[in-house]
Amino acid sequence: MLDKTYRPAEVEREIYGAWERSGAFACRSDSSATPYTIMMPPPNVTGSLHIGHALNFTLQDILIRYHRMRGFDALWQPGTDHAGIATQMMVERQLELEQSNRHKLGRDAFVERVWRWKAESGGAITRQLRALGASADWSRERFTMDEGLSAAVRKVFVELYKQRLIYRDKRLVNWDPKLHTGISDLEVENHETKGSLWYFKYPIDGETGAFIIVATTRPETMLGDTGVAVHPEDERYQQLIGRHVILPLVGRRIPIVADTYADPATGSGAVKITPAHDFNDFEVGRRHELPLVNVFDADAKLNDEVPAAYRGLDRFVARKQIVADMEALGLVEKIEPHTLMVPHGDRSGAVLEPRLTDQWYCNAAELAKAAIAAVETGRTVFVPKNWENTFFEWMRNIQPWNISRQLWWGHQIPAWYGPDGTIFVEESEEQALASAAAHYGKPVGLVRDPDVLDTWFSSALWPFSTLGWPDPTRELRRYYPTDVLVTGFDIIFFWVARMMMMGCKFMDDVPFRTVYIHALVRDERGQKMSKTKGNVIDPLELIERFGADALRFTLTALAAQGRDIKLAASRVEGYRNFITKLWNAARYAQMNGCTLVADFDPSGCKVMVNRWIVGAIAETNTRVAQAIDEYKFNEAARVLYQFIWGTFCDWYLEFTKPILSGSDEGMKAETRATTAWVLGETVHLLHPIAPFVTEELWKHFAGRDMLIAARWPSYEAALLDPDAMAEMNGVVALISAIRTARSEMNVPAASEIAAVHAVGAASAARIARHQEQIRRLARLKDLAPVAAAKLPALTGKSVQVLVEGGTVFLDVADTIDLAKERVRLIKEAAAVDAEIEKIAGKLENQQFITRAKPEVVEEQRERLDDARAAAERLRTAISRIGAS
RNA sequence: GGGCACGUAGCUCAGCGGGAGAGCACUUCCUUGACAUGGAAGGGGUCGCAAGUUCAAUCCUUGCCGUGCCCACCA
Repeated sequence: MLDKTYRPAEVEREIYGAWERSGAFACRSDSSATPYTIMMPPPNVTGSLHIGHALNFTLQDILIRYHRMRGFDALWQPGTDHAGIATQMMVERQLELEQSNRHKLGRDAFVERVWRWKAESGGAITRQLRALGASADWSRERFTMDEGLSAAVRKVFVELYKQRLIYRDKRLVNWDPKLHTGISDLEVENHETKGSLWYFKYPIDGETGAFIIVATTRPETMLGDTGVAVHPEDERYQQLIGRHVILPLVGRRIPIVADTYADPATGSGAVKITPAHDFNDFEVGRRHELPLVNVFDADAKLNDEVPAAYRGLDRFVARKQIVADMEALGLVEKIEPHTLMVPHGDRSGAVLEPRLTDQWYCNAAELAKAAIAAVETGRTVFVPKNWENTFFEWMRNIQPWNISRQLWWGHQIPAWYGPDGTIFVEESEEQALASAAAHYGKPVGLVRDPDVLDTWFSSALWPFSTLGWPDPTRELRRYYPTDVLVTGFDIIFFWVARMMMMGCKFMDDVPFRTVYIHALVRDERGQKMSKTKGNVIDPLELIERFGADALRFTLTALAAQGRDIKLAASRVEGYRNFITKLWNAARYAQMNGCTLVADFDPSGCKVMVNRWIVGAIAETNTRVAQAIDEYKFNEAARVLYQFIWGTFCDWYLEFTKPILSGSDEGMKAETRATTAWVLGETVHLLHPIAPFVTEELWKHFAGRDMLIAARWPSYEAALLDPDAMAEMNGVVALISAIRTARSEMNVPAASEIAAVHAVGAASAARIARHQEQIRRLARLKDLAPVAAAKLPALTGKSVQVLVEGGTVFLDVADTIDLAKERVRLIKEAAAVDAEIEKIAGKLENQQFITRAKPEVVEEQRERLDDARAAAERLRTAISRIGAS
């Protein structure tokens, strides 16, 4: 017997273990089934499960479980990402606690230390994924720094280098002074910051008391100024073009140049040019051959290029000092408040500095061409489709991708330098040495490039490197291209676009047919969750409190396309109640001896309610399947919720109670079998979303093969029974109408009252067939047919209920307020009259008759007839009150 | 500045050319043997505003107002 309440914590671990042991998660690469593949976006090895992961992995698990049940050879390829910067930072923090640092350790020992950390603590995230119920093929788990994946990285790097799609370049890069590494444009986060705009006076060379005014938001960079630019057509400055200024504090003589970059309408119209510390200035400097004066060191402290007074100062300290010194010299014209966008590193949060360095770049614009074409031609589609715009927008304006990082943890760049600086890019040191020997005509020593690759470089290869590429494995042939990628919009550029580029380049085909972009999970007020705000909702805590199924169902129910999810614990609680409801329904069925009957044929049901529920589950199946096929996860959840709670529990189980407690053994047997069968089907349909509770229930009912390995039900169309549907809907409407009347007339729910009805033949037959159910659910002592003319007189102790095809007359024990009853009926009549007027108006419109679709016109006619009949009955009822 | 969304019941959101929906919250009633993590009933909305298209607009188009996000840039 099932426990009174479902305790998820107790069963989930056990069930997960059973699934894993059964081998149900594993793909079957030797089977003849059609493959269905999802590449799991590898979470950072340092990560722990956050609510965004929970959504992401729940949706993938739904797709995988659903397709597995549909008979596909489902592969959900899991793994983790080495997350260069994040992981290195984490281990460095540990070293800090030990009063050590990576430099004391040395590179090899440090990398060794990171590997040790990974071995000891790197599995947290995958354990948490298991707690969520993720049915990934753990036997195929990969790590982006596994030997195989690293070999793929080296091969791709070497091939792109040889095709000149990877190259080394010296240009300004976004430099993180805290992490001491360059990063890519994508890793820059601009934050609006309140600052100032300082107007400085630069003295004109050769004149006294003549100045040109430049405005700046970053005074500290003036030490690196090597020019001043004005617009060539700016009349104010015509006579100054070609002349020079003496850079204050430094004393350097720098030219005034004409360049269209200077905007006459901005600031003073003249702009100071610091080519080594500003991306725009760099270009201007290049056009006018201005020298680059780098004034910062790697920490963004002022270096020896600046006057002694400023050397070694932090850039922000220097800013204050410079402003003070300029003011002392009387060279500050004015200071205006100014808000500007300041670039920060997405990992360190440090304010970035543009810095001139040698870095490795990837020609993304070239690689993007095939990826763009693939989306244009629909070989890969985005769901929702509007994300394609975002993809195109970025891909069509893509900049060179800085792929080198000045870190120690990651894939070290396979490039070696000879004594004269010649670069040898090879897949191994041996090959590099051989190439060098051939190049120099003798063996030479080489120095390897110390940099590592951007983490996203290796994850870009994930869809094929995990399948064994570059070896032509069976898995690679079978599972590539994958079916769908499920991810958040925040990594379209970081990851999706790059996988597209690399897949098209090295596999000659897209990495996935569909990209499903899901929402962002926010807190209940719509704020982005963050540790600093303290509004983080921990999925593991929710799993502990409510169970994994409740969390999964909640996220699924809220996962509407194109809208962010606002999550609150109370919502999870609500869906936990839903899980409990299902559990109790099953418990009830079990208590009533409802057991699965081996040769049960649902299409052979004779009892109307059974035919009805069987048809309803068939319809539910179709709707759930369609919703999942269309990635409308919220729709699938809604349909199931409504069926289980609103149809099966609220009505079917109530309808069948008289049968189960009755004496007709045939009906009883059929009903028990049907109840068990419907429950069995229900847990199948719900399993992808709520795998644990359904598996547990299935165990109790079927006691044999696990649900995870079961087939998705398919039914004959004949199971849908429109007659049963119409009949039971009518009964439901009748009961609801009586209940409403009782409630409004304050008839106590406990009191059984007598009723008679005067309705048409069809409705009368229906009432007769479901007499017992109606009496039970509407709490009637009796419900007898009577001729319309012989309806009892209103005594002040009765209520009239208008139903389809007639009137039900309720005999109320206590006196009711006739005036109130009259008001009730008049209110109802007014609503019906309004509807009649609306529909009649429509039908009188000749344009409507001729131009609307015939079935629409017919539908409106029927509605009008119904409304008129209802109005007629209401009028009769009202007049009967008036007469009494 | 460019782009993408979103404004529907108190809240969170579905729906999307012909009858305004759900969950939660709220009010009233109910310890009826599956379930109080429950049952029954109810109140509550000019579907942001304005034009247009249409026989018909919450739904399509345009504009406006408001909100959010992404990208770029502002010396």
